[in-house]
Amino acid sequence: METLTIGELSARSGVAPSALRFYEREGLIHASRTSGNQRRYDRAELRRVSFIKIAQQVGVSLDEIREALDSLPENRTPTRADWSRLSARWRYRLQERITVLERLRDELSGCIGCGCLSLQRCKLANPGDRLAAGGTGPQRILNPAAG
Amino acid sequence: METLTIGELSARSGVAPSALRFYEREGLIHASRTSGNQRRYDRAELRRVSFIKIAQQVGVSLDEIREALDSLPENRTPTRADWSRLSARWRYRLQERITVLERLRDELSGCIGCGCLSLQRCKLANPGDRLAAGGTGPQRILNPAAG
DNA sequence: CCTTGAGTTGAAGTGAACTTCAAGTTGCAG
DNA sequence: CTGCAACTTGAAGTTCACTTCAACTCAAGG
Repeated sequence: METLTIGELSARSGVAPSALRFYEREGLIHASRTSGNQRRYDRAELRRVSFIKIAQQVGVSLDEIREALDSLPENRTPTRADWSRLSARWRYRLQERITVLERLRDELSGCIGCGCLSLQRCKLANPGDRLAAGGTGPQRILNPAAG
Repeated sequence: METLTIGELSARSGVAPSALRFYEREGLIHASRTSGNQRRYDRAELRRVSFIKIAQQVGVSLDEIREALDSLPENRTPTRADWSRLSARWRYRLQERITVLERLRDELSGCIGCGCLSLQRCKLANPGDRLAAGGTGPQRILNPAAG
């Protein structure tokens, strides 16, 4: 049991076989073939699939995920250091996303809790109204850059 | 300027006019009409649109958002209390989502930082391996119920 | 009045992320 | 060696959340 069949990888990763084939077509994961043309996955592919699932949770597109995975070495199985490097980048994005949601939650307790929900007046529009320049919508909440 | 045109609502909410029409078709927002059949939005609709944007950030489908909005009174403009009640429910969902992402971030520092990334062994698979019963994938991370 | 930008419609198109289907092949347990 | 679950393929279908289009009407400033 050095390698996994598509069914096994599916069972262990929780990703449907059809999705795994799709990921392969899209260049996100790789498989070797048996003499009879069936896919066999190196155990290392499990990590790639895990990474894909995690990145999706953060709200990243498959295109971006592929880009990230492409930065892993092609000619050898990625090492701890490889994954570490990759995950550091994503930890940052994750934190960014968490910050947005926390801000959302806090405003939901305050601004929206008070009933205004416009998110433009109230606490959000601070005295100088600096955010108004940013244009439309609940800037500070939905756009991390407008902090 | 008691009411807003679709262009004005779009500018203030940051949602494209086509999206606003789409939301109306889907029953998420409402508009009255001028004698010439143009939409005019009550200012209160701005709150609905804000709510929609926020809920989408949390990863909620328009179907679910409609359900939530349907719980608002139909015959009168929602009060502070109405929005407060609604937002309390969503604050909870938001918190749930934040917790998932925080767990993800922490494991990304530990488990993935060490290079294993399988999320099944390592810290995640605790001694008793209680999670194994849950089946596939990084259960404790991706599924809030498996806490 | 006239122009022009903003608005109207239904239908069709888009892109992301898959799933389903049909028709056939492979791998392994008995 | 047989039977059957698991695998293969490309093409087409699905869902979500919109956007685009074409052909048209409306609203308001000069």
